[in-house]
Amino acid sequence: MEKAIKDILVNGALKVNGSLWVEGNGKRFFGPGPVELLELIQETGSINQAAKKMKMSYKKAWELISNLNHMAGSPLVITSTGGDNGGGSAISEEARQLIAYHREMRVRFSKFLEEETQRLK
Amino acid sequence: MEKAIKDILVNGALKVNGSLWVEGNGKRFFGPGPVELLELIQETGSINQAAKKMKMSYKKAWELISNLNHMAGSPLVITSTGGDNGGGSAISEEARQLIAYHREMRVRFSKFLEEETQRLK
DNA sequence: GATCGTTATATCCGACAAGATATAACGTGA
DNA sequence: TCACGTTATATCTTGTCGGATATAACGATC
Repeated sequence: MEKAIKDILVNGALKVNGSLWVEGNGKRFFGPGPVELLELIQETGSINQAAKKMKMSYKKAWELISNLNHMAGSPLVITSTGGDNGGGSAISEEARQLIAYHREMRVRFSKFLEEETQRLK
Repeated sequence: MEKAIKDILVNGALKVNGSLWVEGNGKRFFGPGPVELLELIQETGSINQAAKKMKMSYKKAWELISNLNHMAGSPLVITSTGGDNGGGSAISEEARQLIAYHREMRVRFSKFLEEETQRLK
């Protein structure tokens, strides 16, 4: 009898997993990392705090946002320096749409992965 | 009117893309790289030549295979040193099954990505 | 104008990854 | 016994990425 895929691996707990992102012109544009960061910026109102919550360096967060803003037609993160509380950041309507879309997409992806995992058994 | 996602990006050519792999105990076990390598080993009968065709160093290929063989219950690549043509490698029946499975999975995944890309528009 | 916390940016440094190189072991066939 | 092409493995170097650090600019509030 033919072996099931799951019997090929030593230890059980076999699972299909993956990653999903949006590309523009073949370059990765919007993946799980940015989504989380944007969500946290929305929540905290600050790139700094958002980065800290993700345990990401400010530098990396800033570069990421800079890329996003450059690739997108209109900025996804709107920043202001100085002022009331030293400044802060907010996300644009476009960013909210992207987040919402990505979230829905992930739900469908989870289902897909679930189904694929079932097939292994 | 609400902007379509595709209008958020500067340049068109928007696309959903992703990557898929099999995990054992949370550790990545079998992704696109290994699949291609195994296929080339099957084709060429040699780790060396397979690695060259992928423009991968022999070292990396060997480490990859070593991992695979350790994670799997039975070796996926069977090697022999010395002899007729200096030695060579072949892939096991289990490896062939994994490849076949992964290929089918990728077909379904492509379809999924296609559908998701449609939704952007 | 001093203070504050943030954005914005440059520079330096260390760790890790990846490649390059070297070499041993192997077994068949000439 | 030697040559050959491959597997197997260790070691060294190099390049890249990320983190750490430093500092300027900013503008509301006091």
